[in-house]
Amino acid sequence: MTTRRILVTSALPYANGSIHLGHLVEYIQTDIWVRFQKMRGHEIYYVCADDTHGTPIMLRAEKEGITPEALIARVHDEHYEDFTGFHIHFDNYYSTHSDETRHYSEDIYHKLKVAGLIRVRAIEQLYDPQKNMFLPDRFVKGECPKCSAKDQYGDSCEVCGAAYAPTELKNPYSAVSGATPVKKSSEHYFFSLSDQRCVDFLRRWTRAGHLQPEAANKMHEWLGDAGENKLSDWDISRDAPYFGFEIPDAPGKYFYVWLDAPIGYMGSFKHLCARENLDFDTYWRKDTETELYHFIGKDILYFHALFWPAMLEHSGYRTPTRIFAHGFLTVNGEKMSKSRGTFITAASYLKQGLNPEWLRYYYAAKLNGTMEDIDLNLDDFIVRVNSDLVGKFINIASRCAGFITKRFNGKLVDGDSYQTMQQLINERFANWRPGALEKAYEDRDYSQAVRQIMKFSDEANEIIHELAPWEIAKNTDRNAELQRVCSLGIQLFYLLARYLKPILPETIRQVEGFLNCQPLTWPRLVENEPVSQLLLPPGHVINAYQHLMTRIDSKLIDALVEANKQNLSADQAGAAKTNANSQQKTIAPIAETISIDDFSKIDLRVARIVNAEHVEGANKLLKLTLDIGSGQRTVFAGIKSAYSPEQLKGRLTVMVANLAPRKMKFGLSEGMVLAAGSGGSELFILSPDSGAQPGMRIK
RNA sequence: GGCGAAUUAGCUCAGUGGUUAGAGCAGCGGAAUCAUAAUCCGUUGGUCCGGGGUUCAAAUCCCUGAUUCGCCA
Repeated sequence: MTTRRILVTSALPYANGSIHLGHLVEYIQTDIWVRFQKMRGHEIYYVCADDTHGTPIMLRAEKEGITPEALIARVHDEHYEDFTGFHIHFDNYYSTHSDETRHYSEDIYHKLKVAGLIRVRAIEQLYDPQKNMFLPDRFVKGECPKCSAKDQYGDSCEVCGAAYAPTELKNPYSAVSGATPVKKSSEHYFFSLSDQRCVDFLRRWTRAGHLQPEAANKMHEWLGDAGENKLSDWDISRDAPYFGFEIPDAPGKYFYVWLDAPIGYMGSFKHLCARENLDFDTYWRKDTETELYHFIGKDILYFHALFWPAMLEHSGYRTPTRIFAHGFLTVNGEKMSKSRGTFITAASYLKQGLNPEWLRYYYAAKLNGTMEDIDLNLDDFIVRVNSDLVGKFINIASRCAGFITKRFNGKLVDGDSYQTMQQLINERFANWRPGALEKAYEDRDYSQAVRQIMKFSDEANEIIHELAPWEIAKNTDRNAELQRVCSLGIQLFYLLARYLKPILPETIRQVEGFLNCQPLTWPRLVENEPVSQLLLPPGHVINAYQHLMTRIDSKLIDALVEANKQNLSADQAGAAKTNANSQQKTIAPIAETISIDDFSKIDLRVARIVNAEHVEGANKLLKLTLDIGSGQRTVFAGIKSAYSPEQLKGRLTVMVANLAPRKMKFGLSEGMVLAAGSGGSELFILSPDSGAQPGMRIK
C-alpha cells in the first residue's frame, strides 16, 4: 500500500459562541475519518482554528467591555477544551487572527489583483450615524416591507419568510445603537467571480468529482447553464471600524471575515509546518499529489465550493481534492430549541458527566456520506448505545475474560489448540475481513460500518452461546477446550476493537490496556490471507477485565435537557430582574450646576486594565493596574462584589487621572475608576467605544 | 411562488425494476445463568405518505396531491 499524504480540515467555529451538539456532528465525523486514516498508516494532518473576525466579534467584545483579542483568546480556550473533551484530536488548533493567516490573505489578494480579478466600486449601505459604522444586514432591524411584522432583521422576515434588502425595511433602526440608519456610499473591493475565467473554471471544477452529486447539482443551480452568468462579484471588503486584517493598499478597508476564514486553514497548517518541520508547499502548490479535504456543513457550501476554489485557482494554489458536506442536526426530530432544552452545549454534556463516546457512537451510527440531516432522538440514543455498545460489544469481553483470568492466569491458547481456534475462525468468520468496513469508513458511510460491526458482534455472541464455556467449565477435564473457547471470544473482541477504534478512541485505549497489547492499528490482509492472520499471537497474556463502559441512565439525559433549559430561563429571569430593579429604583436628583471650567479640572482618561487581582484581607477592593498611555497606575477599586479579576483583565475603562493619590491600608491608590450603580452586585464600570486608545483624554 | 430532497414496522434505519419488503431495538413466548438484568432461540407487527400511470413485474420509473426540511425569489 502506498502512503497517502493528506491534509484535512473542519470548518472554523466562530469565536462568538459555544460549541453545541450540532457543531460536534462535523468534528466527530472528521475526527473519525482522520483516526481511521492514521490507523492505516497514512500521513495525515488535521487542522482547524477559531474564526475570529467580523462585526459580531467586535460588538460582542465591546459589549463585554473587553478587547476583541481578549474575547477571542478566551473563546479559543473554551472551544479547544470542548473539542478535547469529545476526543477530537487536531494536529493544530489555531486562530485566524494570526500572522500566518494575515500573510496568506494578503498574498492571495495581491495575486488576484495582479490577475485583474479585484475590482473597486462604490456601493450604498445603511450607516449608523451614532456609532459611525456601516451596519451588516443582521444589525439593521425594522418592519418587514411585506407583512409589516416588527423587529425583523435586515435580510429576511421571520414571520412571513420574505427576503429583502435592509434598505427596504420600514422604520429601520440600528440594532447596535438604536439610531435611525442613513444611506451612505463607500468604496468596496470585489473579487470578480463573474469574470469569464472564474465562471469557466467553476463550471469545470464543480463537475470534476470534487463534490458530492447533490452538492454539484446545487452548484449548478447557482452557476446556471453554459452561456448564462448568474454569479455576481463577491464583496470582500468592509469599512472601519472592523475587527480583522486591513487591506494592505487600502487604508480603512478590511478583508471581510469570509475571505480570511478559509485562508485560516492555510494559516493553521503553516503554523503546524513550523512546529513539525513540514513543507507547506508540498501540500498547497498547484499540481501537488497530496490530498486536501474540507469537511463542512451544507450551509457553507457556497463559500467552499465557489469562492474558495476560485480564489485558490487564480492565485496559483492547489484546489481541494474533495469537499465533504454534511447535513444539520435535529434533536427529537425538530430544530434544536433553547426553550425545549435541546440546544445542548458541548460543555454542558460533559459537565453532566455523560460519556463523549456515547455521542460519537450514536453520530457514527447515523452518519453517511450524503448531505442529509441527522436526528438525535434522545430515547433512541439511550437504547441504541446501551444495547449496541454495552450489551453486544463490551459484553463479549466481559463474559469471556473471567475464565481466562481465573483459570489460566490471563493466558490465551497456544500450540495446536491455537491452530484449531484459527481454523474455526476461518470457517465461521471468513466474512470478518476488513475490506467492506474499510470502504465504508473511507466513504464516510459510518452508519454502514456500524451496522456491519454490530452484525459481527451478534455473531460473536452467538458462537459463545453455542459453545457454552460455562458448561465446559463444570468439567475440569475439559480445561483446554475452555481456554480455547474463551480465547476465541477474546480474539473476536480484539478484532472488533480494531474496527471500532476510530469511533471509540478512549474506550479502545482502555481495551489495549486490558488486552495488554500495542496501540491497535487497522487490520490489513493481503488477498487470500485468512482472517486468522489478524489475531493476537499464541499464548498472549491479557490483564484482568475491568468494566469498560457504563450504560446511559435516562436520568442523565433528563438532567442534561433540564440543565440546558435552566441556562436560558436563568438568563431570562436575570434580565427580567434587572429590568424590574431598574424600574423600582428611585432616580437621584440632579446635582448643583457647575461651569465648564469646574468640569475641566477633572482629567478623565481612557485606561486599559492590564492587570486585576484580589487584595489579601480586603472585603471590597480589587487592585487594578491601569495603562494610561504615558505610564501605569495602581488603583484600588471597591468593585470586588460585582467583578472578578478575570472579567476585568484586558478591557478598557475610564479613570480620574488627576485625583490626589491616597494612601490606603493596602498601598497607594493613584486615581479612581468610574462606575455607576447602587453597590453590591449592582455596579457597572464604564467602557469607551472600540477604537479608543489608553491615554486619550475624555472631554 | 420556483427548484430540490425526504416520507418504508411502535422507534432508528437498510433496501434505485425481479421470489412472499428487510435489520437492529422495543413488544410477545421460551431457553440459558459466563457476563454490570447482559446473552441465545422463536415470534407478533407494514395501505413502503395518498391518488393515478408505464411495465410481464414498481418501495424502486413517470405524473399528481399532502406533509416536512432546505435553497432561491
